[in-house]
Amino acid sequence: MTNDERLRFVPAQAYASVEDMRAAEIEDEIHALTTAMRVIAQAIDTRSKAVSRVSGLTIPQIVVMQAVATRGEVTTSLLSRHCHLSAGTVVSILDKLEERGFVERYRNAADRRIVHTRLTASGESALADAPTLLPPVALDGLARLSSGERRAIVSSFEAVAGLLRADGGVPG
Amino acid sequence: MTNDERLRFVPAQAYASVEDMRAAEIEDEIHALTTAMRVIAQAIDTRSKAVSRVSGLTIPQIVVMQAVATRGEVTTSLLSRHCHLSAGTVVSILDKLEERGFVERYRNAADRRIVHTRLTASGESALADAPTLLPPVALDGLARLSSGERRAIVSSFEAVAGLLRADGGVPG
DNA sequence: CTGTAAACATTCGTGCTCGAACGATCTTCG
DNA sequence: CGAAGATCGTTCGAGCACGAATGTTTACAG
Repeated sequence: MTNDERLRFVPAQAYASVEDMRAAEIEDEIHALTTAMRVIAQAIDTRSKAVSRVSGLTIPQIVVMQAVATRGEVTTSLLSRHCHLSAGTVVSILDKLEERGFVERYRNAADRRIVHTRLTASGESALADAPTLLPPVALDGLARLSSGERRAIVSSFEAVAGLLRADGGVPG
Repeated sequence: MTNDERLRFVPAQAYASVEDMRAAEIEDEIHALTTAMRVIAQAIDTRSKAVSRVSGLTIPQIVVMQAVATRGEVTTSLLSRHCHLSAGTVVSILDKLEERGFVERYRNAADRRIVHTRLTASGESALADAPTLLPPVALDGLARLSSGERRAIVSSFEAVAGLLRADGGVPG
């Protein structure tokens, strides 16, 4: 369903130069990369809905709770950096979690701008019962790969993340 | 800001068996992978806002318009499969594009359930003026890599996409 | 024919996500 | 002390995204 536009089959002589050929190849790879990104993003959304149906928690909610659990009493801005979400997004997720009694928020006595968040007992048990972020099928598949393949995947994702993180939001 | 939890430094003797050590290593890799996914997802959202500020089109809107452009007169369901978006999402994007006069929709005469979409003239020019989906910094960085590194990245993303696509939505 | 099933697009409800704008609080400097 | 500026969290508006439910249309069975 998606690989029909890769069947262009253009002979090398059609390119004016080796540079053009290389540019076209890179363009194809960029297209394949962005397509794969879309598939992954869609799969994560689907997984989030499935997780929510059985556990009552969405993936972003679990991510935030995990960060709260490992860091103890965190500020909102630290949570924002650690989860790679904007401050506004974190607040809206914390609102829902607090409403259900999974976390508590309270202001710092010394600096009353700062808000700390900690897990409640019911939050801890809900987090302990939460399913994995990636679907089991994918975890199995990853575990079945060779160590080298897994490392290549991880470093590829980190490389792309590094390239994208290095963007100031200036378009072209 | 993100690599502080990788400094655990547990000696090999702490593991009960080689299997445990391997499992812990895989777990670390899974964590690194999901973190990178979050960074990428966040960067894509940021890029979408930046693109929208200068072009008036968001990334999903551009993706849909590109699919319409390359496929000619597409049905909604074909668009949904080609862009890896649910049908409902495609409809909401098409609503906005039609409202601005970038696309036209009309029902098939033979089968009146089917709705076709085609680009208008202003849609074509808007699409031609649209910036790249990935930020220029990232495109430069990718182009600067060796051919082998780029291929490794593309195949890594496609491998993960394949693993995630193979999920029926059943949680664990 | 007629009623049932399937396919297609749409609407609806909920949640995530961002940036911009805002108010509250603290710090710094005159 | 008091004003200017920085920092922190929150609120707001717009858009994306999913699945479920809905309505319309076609296909098929009897």
